[in-house]
Amino acid sequence: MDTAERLIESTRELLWERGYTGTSPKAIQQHAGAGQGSMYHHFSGKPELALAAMRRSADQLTAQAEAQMSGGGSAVERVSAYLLRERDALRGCRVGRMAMDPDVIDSPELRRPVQETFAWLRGRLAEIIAEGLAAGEFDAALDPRDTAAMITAVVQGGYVLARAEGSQEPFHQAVRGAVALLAARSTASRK
Amino acid sequence: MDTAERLIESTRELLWERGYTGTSPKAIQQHAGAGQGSMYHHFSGKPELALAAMRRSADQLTAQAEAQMSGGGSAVERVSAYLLRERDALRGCRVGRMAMDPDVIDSPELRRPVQETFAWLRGRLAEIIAEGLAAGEFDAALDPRDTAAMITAVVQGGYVLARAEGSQEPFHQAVRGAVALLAARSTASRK
DNA sequence: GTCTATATTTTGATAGAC
DNA sequence: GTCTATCAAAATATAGAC
Repeated sequence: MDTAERLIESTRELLWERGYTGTSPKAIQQHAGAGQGSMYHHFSGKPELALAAMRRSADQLTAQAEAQMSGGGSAVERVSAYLLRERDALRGCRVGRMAMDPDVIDSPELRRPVQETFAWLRGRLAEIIAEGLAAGEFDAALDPRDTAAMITAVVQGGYVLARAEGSQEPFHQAVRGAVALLAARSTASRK
Repeated sequence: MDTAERLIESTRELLWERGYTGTSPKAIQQHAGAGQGSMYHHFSGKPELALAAMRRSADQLTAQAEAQMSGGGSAVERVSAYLLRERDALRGCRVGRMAMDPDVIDSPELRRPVQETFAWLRGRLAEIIAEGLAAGEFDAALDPRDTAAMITAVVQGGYVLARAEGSQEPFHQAVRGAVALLAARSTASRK
């Protein structure tokens, strides 16, 4: 792994753990085993490096979610596969974490990958739910976009609860709660 | 409003906007119109001041939520009253925001008000849902604690979506999605 | 209680040698 | 490409006068 690569990966880890404001160039350099000069040779500064790191994390999240949601099965099964996938709830979401950082949100450039990630995620989930609806899998009153936003929010909010409690349990409860409500609304559950 | 009071209120605002790491003693002093000596006379330092601010925000959140959830009506109505209350989704939650800050989460003292707030919130919602269940308002398979965690998570996650998008809309979608799923499971919806 | 002075460390970078 | 100065500003206090 070359230096630029190590800098990006180190930034990804530190942004995840400490956020944008809490991550200093010095900390990145030490984590990457690179000197000052080296970092400023490859990147113009902290914002550019953070942007590269965030873009990569956004791509990773998107690819992973797509893989989980495109496994076969009914709409409920595919949404549940996304919701129930194993996660380290105490670490939270690499991308979602950035949304709470004002330095990120106030910069159009830095916010873009975050915005795009969640816009895509909500859209993709809405698609799947719409497919389930078209297949008669859900009762027709279910709104695909509202439901998709709810699912995305449960995961992000679950991380907040887990970190507040210092335990993964509230995350799992939240996700189970969502899956149960969704499953109850699917045709399969009506005998 | 005396100096100590202004310092606490200023800290509450800055913690909300910038988080713990992003809030400096100097910024607090300027916002409060107080000098260094004054701040360090009333508080031992940033952690103690932040603790006072966070405790107050936690109490405020709890009191507000209790007021919303104890208005009359069915369980679904009371939960919906909490979910649908007006909020500035782009600003997020004063308490939940702290959960993403490692300096807060890694300190048992600073984490406590955050932990207690969400433990109470989940517990209170679970109670209401259990009451609705006992009244035959929901179908019996609904788990009160899972559902309560889901509701709490939707609100916190809704803030993430709103900030990512730069718009309140995803927050409202998420909340509507949750309310719709809950209402659909209530006895009232079955004709 | 409040103010000013001082101090240490960190932040986020630039300059220039190798 | 990488390294070692160097730097101005901010973060987080402490000391002591008033």
